[in-house]
Amino acid sequence: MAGRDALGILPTGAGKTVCFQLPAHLLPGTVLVVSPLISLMEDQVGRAKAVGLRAEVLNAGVPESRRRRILRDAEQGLLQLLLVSPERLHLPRFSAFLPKIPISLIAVDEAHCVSQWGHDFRPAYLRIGEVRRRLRAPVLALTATATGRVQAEIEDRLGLERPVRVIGSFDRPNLVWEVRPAAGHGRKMAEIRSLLRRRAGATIIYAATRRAVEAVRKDLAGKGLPAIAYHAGLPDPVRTTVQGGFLDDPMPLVVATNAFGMGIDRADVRAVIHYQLPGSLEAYYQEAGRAGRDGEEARCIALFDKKDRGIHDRFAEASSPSPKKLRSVHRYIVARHSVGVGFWLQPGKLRKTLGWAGGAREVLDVLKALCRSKALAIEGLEEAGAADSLFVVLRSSTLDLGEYDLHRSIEQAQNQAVQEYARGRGCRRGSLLRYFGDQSLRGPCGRCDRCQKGPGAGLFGRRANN
DNA sequence: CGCCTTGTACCTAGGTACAAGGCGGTGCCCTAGT
Repeated sequence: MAGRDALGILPTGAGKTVCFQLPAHLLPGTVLVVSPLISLMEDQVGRAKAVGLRAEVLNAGVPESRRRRILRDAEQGLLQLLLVSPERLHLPRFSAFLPKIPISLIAVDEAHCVSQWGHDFRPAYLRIGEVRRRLRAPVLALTATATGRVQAEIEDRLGLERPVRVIGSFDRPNLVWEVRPAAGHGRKMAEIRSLLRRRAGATIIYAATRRAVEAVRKDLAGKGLPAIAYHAGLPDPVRTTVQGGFLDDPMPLVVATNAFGMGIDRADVRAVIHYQLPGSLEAYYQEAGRAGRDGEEARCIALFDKKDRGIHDRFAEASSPSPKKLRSVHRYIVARHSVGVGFWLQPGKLRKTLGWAGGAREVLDVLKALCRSKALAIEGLEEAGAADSLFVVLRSSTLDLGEYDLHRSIEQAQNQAVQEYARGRGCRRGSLLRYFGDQSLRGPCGRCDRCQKGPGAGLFGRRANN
């Protein structure tokens, strides 16, 4: 409200929404909210309208005629709240229109996406800072989950200047943490079935791949435990139905990939079970943290198999291949082509020339990384297959991998931190809180499987054997 | 890294056994063609 940049790290239910609704109500002009998902935007618009705000959302699903009307209203200062994706900020038409809107505040919701998705999956997140510099409006970054490093990265990437920092506690005292060693599908399913036998309410089971989601669902169905599968490979109408059912059903059981996440707003989830752990403790804390938002006791149980790490190592390798590979491909191209002159290249052939084992997709991964590092420009690379010819332009004969290297090592460290959490001998809660920079818990929490006492013990019968 | 599928050798014809290779998560965008 005073025009300063701000960073808010606030747990669910602490009032993140009011942090941009209130300025939208009180400040002249429009609060621009950057949000990662269309479903979130629509939810937010509904809630804003319900409290009497003039709010609109702009995305590809909004018909052209309506889009024009929204922009006209925005230009005349008639909108208090406007919600858009980070991608929209950089579309030429919208970007050119932005300065005409009297923007009083830019709010970046789910700001951890800057760090989590910006580097590869959704690069538009890394470019929000450019918009901020053009518009000269204060920025408010909001999220529930960010380590000290992620907080610093959010501030840096968004270009926050001397921000007001409001860092809430990460502790969720009503959550009971547990890790059960379980190697292989059979043992994991036995654990899950035993947990579900005393199911107390809405339950989410997370798995790392779509195939695993399907395998878990099928196994449960065969044992008379009907569960609903959810992942991004399902048709949109099905996904909508599953989300709706999860909110309406008195005791839903959903098996999902990480696609089932932000925007899933059911307060009385009683248990979140991880069939496989995710690739970072940030992701784990977000997913498990969907339990017990009502403040009542809820359980977060991870089934641990050291072999599960492989998939996340692979994901990390795909999004950040080794600098050695990047240099090797870059050197090959620099030796044969000039900067600015386009040429055709087949990833499959290059793989053979370089003598790399495995598939040509490694070459594709490397080319994508080189494009992100601004060493190459390639049209249509996202959709390309290994056999396609790509039209490549060399943009730089030198390769600066400073930041790239840093991001790569961070991904590896995150993967490692998950292992350490699962194998750790100390209090689970303490280890999670310390990871997020919260030193407030001293001594055992008394409620996780390592502390083995207190109200959490024996809630569902069996205890883990360490 | 670890899985699942596909391909090949086996040696006597349809299984088994093992090697090679492919593939795995997350969403916004908008255009062309129905």
